Amino acid sequence: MKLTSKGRYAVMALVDLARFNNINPVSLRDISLRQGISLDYLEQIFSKLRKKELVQSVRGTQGGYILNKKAKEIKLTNIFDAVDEKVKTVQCKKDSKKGCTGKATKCLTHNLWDELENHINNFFKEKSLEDLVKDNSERRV
Amino acid sequence: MKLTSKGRYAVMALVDLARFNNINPVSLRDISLRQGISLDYLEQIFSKLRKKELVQSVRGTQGGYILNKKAKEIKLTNIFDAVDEKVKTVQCKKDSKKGCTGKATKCLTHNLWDELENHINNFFKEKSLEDLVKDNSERRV
DNA sequence: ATAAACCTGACTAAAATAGTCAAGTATCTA
DNA sequence: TAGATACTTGACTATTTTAGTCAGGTTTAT
Repeated sequence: MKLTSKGRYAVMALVDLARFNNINPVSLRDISLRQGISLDYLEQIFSKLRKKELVQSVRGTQGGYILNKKAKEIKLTNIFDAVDEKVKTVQCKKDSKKGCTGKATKCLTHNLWDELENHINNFFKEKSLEDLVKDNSERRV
Repeated sequence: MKLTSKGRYAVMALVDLARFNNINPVSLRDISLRQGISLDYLEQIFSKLRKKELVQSVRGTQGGYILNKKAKEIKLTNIFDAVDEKVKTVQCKKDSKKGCTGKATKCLTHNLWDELENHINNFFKEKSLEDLVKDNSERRV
C-alpha cells in the first residue's frame, strides 16, 4: 500500500505553486529545479491538473502556471483525483470477476475495505493546499 | 495507493480461520476453496503468518492451521506486518538519495506524508480480527 | 525572429505483483 | 506400514504498474 510518486509530485508542485499567491505564473522549469522532479514528468502531471481546472496555464515567454482556485478550496482529494491517484482496496465493486461475487460465503471482509477507503479518503477531503502552505511557513519560523 | 492482494488474502484467510474458534485446525485447501485463493499462494502467506506466530500449524491428515492468539489480540497491523504490507508514502526516511535531502527548500510536504501514514496506521492498530468476525456474524443475522 | 515555455502522444526500462511449479517432510488412518 | 492428506520451502515467471524519457510540436513576449 503505497502512494505513487505521481500523486506525491502533484502535491509537491502545487504547494510550490501556491506559495506565489496566484500573482505570477510559475514555470515548470522552476518547479522542476526546486523540487527535483523531471520537467517532462511535470508536464504530464500539469496536463491533468489543468484538465481538472485546478491550475491555469499562461503560454509564451514568462509563462507558467497559476492556481485556478483559492488554496483553501483545493483539497488533497481534488489533486489525487486529477492525477488518478486513487485508494483501491478491493475490486468487488464494478467487475464481479474477482472479489466477492455476491455469495454470502465470500467477502467476509468487504465491509472492512469500505471502512478503510473511507478512513483514508476523509483525510484527503479535509486537507487543503492552504493547510500545507501554512504548515510549511510555520515550520520555517 | 492500493492494498496488495497478499495483504487482503491474509486478512480474509485469518477471518475464515477465526470463525472456527481455535478448536479444529482448518486446512489451507478449505480456505482456498471457500475464499477463492490459490493454494500455493496461501502457503506462501501462511508461512509468513506462522513465522510471526499469528498461527500454529498442525501437520498430517486432519491437519491445518489454528490461531495462535485470541482473535481480540490480533490486530490488522500485526497481519499486515507479517506479510510485508506496509504503508509507504515517501522514502525520505532512510535513504537520502531521493526525497528530501535535508535542504529546507525541499520536502514542503514531508509533514503531510507522516500524518497520512499515522492516520492509516491508527486504523490498522485499532481493528482486531475479533471485530471482523463479529461484524460478519451480525451481518448474517 | 527567436527563445522561453506550454502541449501532446508514443514509447520503454525497471520494479513490483501475483502468482505457479517442483520437490520435498510430517502425521494420521486403515 | 502404505498411502493419503496436508504442511514446507525455494525457485521461477508472466503480467501489470510505475516512473519516467523522447520527439515533435504550438504559443507568445520581447
